[in-house]
Amino acid sequence: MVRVRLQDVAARAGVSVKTVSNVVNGYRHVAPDTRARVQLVLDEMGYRPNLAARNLRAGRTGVIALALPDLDNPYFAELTGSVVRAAEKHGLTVLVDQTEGLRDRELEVVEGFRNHLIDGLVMSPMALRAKDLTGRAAVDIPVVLLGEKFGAGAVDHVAIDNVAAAEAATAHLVALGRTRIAVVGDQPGSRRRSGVAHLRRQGWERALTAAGLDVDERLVAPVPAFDRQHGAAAVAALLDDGARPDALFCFNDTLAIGALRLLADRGIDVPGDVAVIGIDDVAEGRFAVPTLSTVAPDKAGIARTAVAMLAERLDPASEQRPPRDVRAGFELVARESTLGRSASAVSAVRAAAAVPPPRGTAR
Amino acid sequence: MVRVRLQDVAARAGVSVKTVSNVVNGYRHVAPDTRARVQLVLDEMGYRPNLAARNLRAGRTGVIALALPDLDNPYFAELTGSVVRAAEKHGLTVLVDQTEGLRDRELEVVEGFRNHLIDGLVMSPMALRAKDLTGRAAVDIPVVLLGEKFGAGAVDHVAIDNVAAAEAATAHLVALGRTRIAVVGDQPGSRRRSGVAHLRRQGWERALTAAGLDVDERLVAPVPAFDRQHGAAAVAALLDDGARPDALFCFNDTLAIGALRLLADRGIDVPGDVAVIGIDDVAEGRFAVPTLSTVAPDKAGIARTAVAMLAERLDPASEQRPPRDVRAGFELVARESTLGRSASAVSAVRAAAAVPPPRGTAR
DNA sequence: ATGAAAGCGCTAACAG
DNA sequence: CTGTTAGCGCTTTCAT
Repeated sequence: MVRVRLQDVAARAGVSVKTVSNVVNGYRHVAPDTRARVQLVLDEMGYRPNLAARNLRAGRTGVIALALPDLDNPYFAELTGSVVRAAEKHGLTVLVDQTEGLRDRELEVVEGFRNHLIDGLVMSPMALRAKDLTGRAAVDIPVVLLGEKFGAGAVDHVAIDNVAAAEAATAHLVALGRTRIAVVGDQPGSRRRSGVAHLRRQGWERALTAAGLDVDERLVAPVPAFDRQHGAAAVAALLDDGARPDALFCFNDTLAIGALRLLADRGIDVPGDVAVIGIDDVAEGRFAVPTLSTVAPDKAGIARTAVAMLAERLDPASEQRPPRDVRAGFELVARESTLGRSASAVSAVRAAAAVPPPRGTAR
Repeated sequence: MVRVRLQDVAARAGVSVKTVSNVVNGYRHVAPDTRARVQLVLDEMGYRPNLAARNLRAGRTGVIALALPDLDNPYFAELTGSVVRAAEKHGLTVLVDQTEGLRDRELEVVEGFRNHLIDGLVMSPMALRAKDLTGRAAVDIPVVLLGEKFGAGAVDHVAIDNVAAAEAATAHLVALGRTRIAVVGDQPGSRRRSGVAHLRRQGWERALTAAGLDVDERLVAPVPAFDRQHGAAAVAALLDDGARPDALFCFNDTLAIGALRLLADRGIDVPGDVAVIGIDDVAEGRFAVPTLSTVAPDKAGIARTAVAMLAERLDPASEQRPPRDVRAGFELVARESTLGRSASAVSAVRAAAAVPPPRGTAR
């Protein structure tokens, strides 16, 4: 409970503050015996550096923020776990901000209300616009964007190729002979070209077109949010409207889980009557009944890359390069919800190459 | 961007640093016109306080740490979301530490390696021992323990009554006429009396005894960890050993999800052949097929209480009371995995009252 | 190899 | 009502 300062240790050890500091920080030029003596006192007194002071001095805190909509979404929860692990390897700690996908809260984060408390920001934006990142109040720390992208190359960005991922998912359904492939998760309200929903829809259309299938608007189920509840509701609405899909491409796994649940309620066989596929490869899908086919983004890779890019920008020694746009890898994982019980073995059908993370990692 | 200090603003506004500080902090005694003028300059220059400096000065940071095993576990992910939300209301930010349930990492956290960077700690321990909290290197900031408890009343503690919750789950199965009720999640290796697994097993035994049923060791499935994978594996082992349970009480929902998956693989009907119940009420269970019966702890309440207790100890104005032991509420939620399709409506069968935060040590 | 002193940006005395 | 000053605990010149 007692606070022990460098000064206190110095007094007791009969040396100067500087020497103690040197020992604490493992500086070279300290006489072995001095070092030993100081270390002893250090241990005896249970010295702990005051990070606030150290930060003030150093101008950096060793803390980065991770801003995302919601930890209740398993994809973000899993991603957070990966980011925390990756950050740790760079000697960084992660502070979590939940924005609920609200523009105001995302703005708050970007405008740096955590000023000088964090060195950098990893953010998964939902409602932000390009101009928000360039306003005068905008953030003065390095930022890495996850998922959505906007403002052509203003800041670093890591994501899978959403169009390609959606195309792969749809093509998988096509390959299984499905012809009335509905999408669950459209968000017509968001006009932004870069919005995840928009991109995934684009991939769907592309795959249909490539297969010579029509893009039928009646097979498009919009949702207000990417969660289980709205996945179920959207599919219910789709069916109630008389659509007769033989497959559902859900824009993420959580929507797909909701879809599976609703189909079970209605006694519709998966994949017999309707095949289902999602995107994200959350652990939940691997244990769902039936197990969920999905497009698996390289979450750990995304996290590692994002943190490494941030760490590089935090390193004053590294020259500042222009913002990068890194494409993470993904692979199609076909499970029971498209292949049926017979092929319950996980089968990796396709992989996309990832742009490797930037050079250099920390200690 | 440019760093703007109080000093810079003061110079430009033609006032002293103190006055600017007063304006920033909304002090009363500032002449309206002075305030207006300073505010203008503040906005013009885009001043942002340096929190590191403020923290050094104030001796507190407004950041608390949440240490838990793993965000991949949906229970902890959901809990984290609640803690972040609760903390926000107290003006606190949350920094996440993943301990992986490892004693070394838990120790590190408790020994305050984040010294002076966090004001308090909320921790869900797995491997810590009582003495770890009292060692000389131990933490010098307020701590609130979640879930497991040890070291009789050394620090604040919030949890449901694990024995009662397990008893309620088991009693529910008994009430449905099940007689060969297995448990999934025993951890015989952990001898600690307070371990969650130990307590839940105790509740199971108590309910069996109350119902006049035997405690059959062959119906006890141990697991190395509380996740889906080990839930499935444990049930597989149980069945392969020739046990013939007609119900499974899983020590948490994640184990139960794994169990459901394995039962589906083996073509065993739930709840026809085997009823299944868990504890935690994770969102995943509400959409599982079949939906998972569970004991729902008041997660939001736990988070709010934990943060409130921490906030109180952080407030220098509040007198220090002895460590409290708060019991959070829970309720049994019966769904399809015990009631079958017919009763798919969620039915709250029982609720336990939460001991409110006030003073007075619970037992 | 070690010490003395300055100062990171802020707020809390204490003056005026 | 506003200005001056003294640190919070640490690292870092600059001396020695």
